[in-house]
Amino acid sequence: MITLSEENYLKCIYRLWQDKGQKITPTAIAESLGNNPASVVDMIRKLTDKQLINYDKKKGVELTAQGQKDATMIVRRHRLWEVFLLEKLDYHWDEIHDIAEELEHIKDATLADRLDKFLGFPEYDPHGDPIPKANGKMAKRYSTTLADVKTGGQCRVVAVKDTTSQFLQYLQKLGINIGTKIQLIEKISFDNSLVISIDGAEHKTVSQKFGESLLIDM
Amino acid sequence: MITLSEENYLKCIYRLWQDKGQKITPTAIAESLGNNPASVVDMIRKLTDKQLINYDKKKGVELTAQGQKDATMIVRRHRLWEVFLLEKLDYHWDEIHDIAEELEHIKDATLADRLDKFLGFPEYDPHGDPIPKANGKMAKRYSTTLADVKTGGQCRVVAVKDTTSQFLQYLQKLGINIGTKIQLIEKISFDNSLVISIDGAEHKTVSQKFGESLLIDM
DNA sequence: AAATAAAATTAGGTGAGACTAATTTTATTT
DNA sequence: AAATAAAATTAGTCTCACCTAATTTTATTT
Ligand SMILES: [Mn+2]
Ligand SMILES: [Mn+2]
Ligand SMILES: [Mn+2]
Ligand SMILES: [Mn+2]
Repeated sequence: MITLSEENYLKCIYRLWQDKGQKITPTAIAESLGNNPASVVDMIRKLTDKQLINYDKKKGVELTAQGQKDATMIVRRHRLWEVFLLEKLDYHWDEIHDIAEELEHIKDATLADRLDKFLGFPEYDPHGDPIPKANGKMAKRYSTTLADVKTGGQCRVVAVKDTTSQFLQYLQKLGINIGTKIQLIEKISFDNSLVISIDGAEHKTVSQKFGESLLIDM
Repeated sequence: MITLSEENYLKCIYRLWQDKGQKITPTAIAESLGNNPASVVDMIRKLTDKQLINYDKKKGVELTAQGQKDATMIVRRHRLWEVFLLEKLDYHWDEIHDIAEELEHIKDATLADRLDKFLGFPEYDPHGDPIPKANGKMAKRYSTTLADVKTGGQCRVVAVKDTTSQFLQYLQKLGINIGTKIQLIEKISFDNSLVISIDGAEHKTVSQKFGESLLIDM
């Protein structure tokens, strides 16, 4: 049996692996989960014993085939519940992440599949992240961010990389949603701030961090 | 903050209090939860410190006003999720209890109310138990069992007192559901077995325990 | 009332999952 | 290469929620 904490660690490792192709270190995991590195070392031992990860000082932490499978199914449950909360219970997109963080741990052989069917087999969650199918396959995951767009370039928001309510509420205030069209007017070389036009409206300036948190399609 | 275990204890005490009007002892709680009496004594101390119960060797365990309120809200969540699982995800009534046992612990200020609305404000759960409203009020709770019916008496099943899949599957096999009409043909005085006719069909014999697990309306 | 049985409680212990503080290893500067 | 900084690890502690075994209290028989 896999515990709730183990699941959260697995999911965290999975996310770090998808995000950056970099080496996954104990410190990175600790930061991401808000835990102490010493606790992470304990858990690395546990997950290694359970053959869900491999750890090598050179290569860092890597998911085993089983670990990847498990992580994918946790992500599947998380994203399906997010769709449920938004579409059926009328939550806003900045409220659903934390609740899904708990719902994802409910284990029942057929629950995810039934929920999937009930929701009409959605491809993406409300933040634009692809929902893994029962077989682990999933739709395309975008990786280009607004910060990668060249000056003058036009793009369309396809997903958010940051799901904190601070970021999502800021997006709401700016009128940005999945599907919104953005044009990059200018990149300020001093601090990489971005001057953008949202849906053709007047120019607004956002930070580099902001740009790196929005996934787009050109 | 109230933990998952504390919630399970509270709900257990609430159920024992509703079921039998008897004194609630550590042993009774231990049996009901499948825990050791020593563990129950630990938890009694914790819940007493949190002012959710009172314990007196004479009177046994009693819920405080706050404890009652909390327990009622856990029950509300449990029963609402059961309705969701049955009606929206097409589970059978013998599969939903254990999943709801986990879902009930997910805490979010508005989740239960949204779910309630989404489900159309159901009065009863799939086992015939009344669902507490947001204000704690709930529809009538039946207390007469099939074992209380007099020979020749006619009644209608309104709820099940036992939600184990063993019992529910047995009911399924007998063709008994909420709403089914049952006539008590004879009570065997030797062991209180009951000879019944289900929806006017041929006579069948069931045990006393069975009779005490079915709540009916005359 | 004394003996016996049952229930409640205490004492001490375990494993999970976190922590802090100290130490060791590895990487980066100077 | 030595010094310094950062990262990883170890050692020891804590809380939660359970356990077993022993003891004390309460109830039931004889
Ligand atoms: Mn989680
Ligand atoms: Mn999401
Ligand atoms: Mn529960
Ligand atoms: Mn029920």
